[in-house]
Amino acid sequence: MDELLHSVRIQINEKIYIKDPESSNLGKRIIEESIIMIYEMGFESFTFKKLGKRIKSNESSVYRYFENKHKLLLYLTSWYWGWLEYQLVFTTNGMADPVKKLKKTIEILTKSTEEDSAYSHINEVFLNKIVINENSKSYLTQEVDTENKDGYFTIYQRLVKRLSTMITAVNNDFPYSASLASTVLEGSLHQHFLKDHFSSLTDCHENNHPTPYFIQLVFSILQTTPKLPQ
Amino acid sequence: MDELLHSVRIQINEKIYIKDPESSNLGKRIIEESIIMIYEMGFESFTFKKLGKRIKSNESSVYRYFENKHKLLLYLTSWYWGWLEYQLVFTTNGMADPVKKLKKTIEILTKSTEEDSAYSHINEVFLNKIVINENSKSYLTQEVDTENKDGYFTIYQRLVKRLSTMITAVNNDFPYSASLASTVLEGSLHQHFLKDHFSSLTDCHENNHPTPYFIQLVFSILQTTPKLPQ
DNA sequence: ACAATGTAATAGTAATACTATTAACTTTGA
DNA sequence: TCAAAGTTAATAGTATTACTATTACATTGT
Repeated sequence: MDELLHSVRIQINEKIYIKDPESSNLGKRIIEESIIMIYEMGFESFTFKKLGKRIKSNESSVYRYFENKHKLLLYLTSWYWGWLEYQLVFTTNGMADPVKKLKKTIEILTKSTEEDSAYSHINEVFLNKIVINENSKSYLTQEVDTENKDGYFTIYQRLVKRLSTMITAVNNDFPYSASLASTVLEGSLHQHFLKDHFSSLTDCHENNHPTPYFIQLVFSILQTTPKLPQ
Repeated sequence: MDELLHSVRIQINEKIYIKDPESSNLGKRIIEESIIMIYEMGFESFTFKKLGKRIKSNESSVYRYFENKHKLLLYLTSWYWGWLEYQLVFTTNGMADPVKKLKKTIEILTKSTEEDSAYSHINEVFLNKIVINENSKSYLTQEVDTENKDGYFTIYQRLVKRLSTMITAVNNDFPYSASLASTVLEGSLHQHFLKDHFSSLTDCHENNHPTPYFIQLVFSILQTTPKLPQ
């Protein structure tokens, strides 16, 4: 990543945490170790008790930072989407050609994640795997509407809207820019998951990432109105 | 639905249940009421204890049928996909034109669900909502690979393959038939969810279902190779 | 009639999410 | 300088949930 991005701080909705984990050493260790643990054992098996043991503190200390483990998941996924957004905005900022810009955007949003040295306590590769496996659990809940009103999903929504806007910039008459944008973002996570667990349900594999598929998908629908039978 | 479908029994992998819920009155009530309860309170809040109370039996009776609530969810989602598959196969069976057949298939797979009187103890409209909200939780687990080996997801996989085959029948040179098929099935659930909870992230709403969007998406990519910059 | 099988009830255990309270440090300001 | 105030961490819980072991009752087929 570029030097300029080094000092950028990902802003998370303050309602998601009780005490900002970036504000203390223990907080950073909570983030660092929870990413590793959720990556290793999955969100269901992960508990604050286990985390407390691992950071050589205890359960209740973690509760000073996050109300419950669901909020911690919201923090992690928000951070991930915010981090992706920075990369996107930074990389495509000066691009004039809307087609090139959209192509670059899809590349950034669908590729496999690489380590970013700017955030030493966060393993972005593990975090990407967490998002692939757990992201939908962050909003497939009974509380989704109230949490949405509280702005817990704003970063993700902003990212979809950015993509949607770029789609419109390429074809202003296309009526499904929001649906296409959300399909690409969610679909990318899904294809990555299938590649790891249901290889027969995807054409993506180790040396064939989802990126070219989604590029073809998006630009086909933007360049054609298909012929259909009655 | 057509008369012929009335007596068709949806076949579920026998490893998913301990005792076949179709084999007894209590079993059918377990299915019937669990659908209503999960629809009403969500999968997280749903417990066998609450279900036992509701069916005027108790917790342990339910454990005679399902090992745990995750297995019950697998049963319900499997039933749903099996039910969809029957509708698909029955409706498109005699169709000769691959384009018309694919179009009809996408319509069936992406439309909103209507009540099916053939299965009196199953509310298909509620079940469809459950699938929209909970389906991904059935496979986003640590146990996905072993459960997959045990064939817990075969019906869903067969459905994706049917769609994939129909895509290939329209354009034999298209290299992403499996990815496109899985994108449509999962994407349809996602668009239905967004329509209910994140309306700004989709162009689908009450009087504009995902169906025309997905038809345009699929036939565009099958009819065009888009032009891209270098 | 009665054994075999199916169904239900009781009464638990273990693990998890979460909380109340106290103890120990840090900071700050006169 | 040093005690008060504020911050952070540790201890020791409770309530709920998922799940199980055991026993009792009901139904069915020969």
